[in-house]
Amino acid sequence: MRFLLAFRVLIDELHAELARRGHADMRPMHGIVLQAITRGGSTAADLGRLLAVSKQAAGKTIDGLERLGYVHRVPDPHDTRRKIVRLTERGADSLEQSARIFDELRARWARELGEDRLRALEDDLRRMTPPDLFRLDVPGWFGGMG
Amino acid sequence: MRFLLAFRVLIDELHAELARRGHADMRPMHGIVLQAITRGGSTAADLGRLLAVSKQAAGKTIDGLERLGYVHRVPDPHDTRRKIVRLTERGADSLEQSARIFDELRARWARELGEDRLRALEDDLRRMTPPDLFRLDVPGWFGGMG
DNA sequence: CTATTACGACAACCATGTTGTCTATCGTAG
DNA sequence: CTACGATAGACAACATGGTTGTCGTAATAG
Repeated sequence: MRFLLAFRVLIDELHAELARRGHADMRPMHGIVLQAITRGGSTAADLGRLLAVSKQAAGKTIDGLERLGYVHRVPDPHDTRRKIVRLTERGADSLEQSARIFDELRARWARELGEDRLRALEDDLRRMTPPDLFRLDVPGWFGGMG
Repeated sequence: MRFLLAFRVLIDELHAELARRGHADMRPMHGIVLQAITRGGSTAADLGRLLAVSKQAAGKTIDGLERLGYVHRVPDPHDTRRKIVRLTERGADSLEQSARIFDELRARWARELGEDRLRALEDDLRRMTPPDLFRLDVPGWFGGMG
């Protein structure tokens, strides 16, 4: 299964470059979570639903991201139970850098394979995969329990 | 990145079918480990080297596989320190079934995309990824520590 | 024979996921 | 307005999988 390897190679290159640009403590997971937060995962419970994990797991992940300074929690004025998760400046910067690096990596693939082949590859993958993109349970899915 | 999603879709379909054929307790990791064992991962230390994890981690994984009845350990007559890991009949069967299901899944992709496109996709991926295929540290790599 | 290397086991620890329980708060049905 | 069900988040206990470190024992190199 080359797909995992391809993913891994890309993500490794992304994070190597990200480290050079000041985000050495980012992990592959973090990027996914940060993106999910910008797409509506405003609280731990929301994030859990979005990423198909329990709210507890989402909460722990947010803890980690908060420790690293990529997000912070602010109380929701309309609902004292909720704590809204927001990207810090550092968190937003990491997403910007990631997007930029992704573009560069794609350009490299285009140079290597040709724009036509790459576009065909992307089309084929889109065709064979479901549209719902976010899933965080990779560690548990890959290894975990039944 | 669609690659992870494509991998995930395929692996999920593989394991759904595998479950129907009597291997419901297999996890994605297990298949990789079993394959690695047939490719020379005869002991915990070997396996660790092959999969780029510590021998302790490999040992724990073998423990799990042994509990599930996919492998068993036999003492090495030439080296009393070593314990050779062997696939049980059940373990070998799971690999056979997996190979068969993979062929079926590839055939489905070929019907969907056309044999030419699929072959092009495979060529392109091979071109863009390193040849070394085995890597077990996915959970730790994806989420784990820095 | 001795010194180094290597194997496997054990322990402590971190990261991630799970379920279950608890309190506080929201929202709505009555 | 009150009471009850649903929800947010915190905490605890546990399983998996990864790490490093230590240790006893066995193979091997000098």
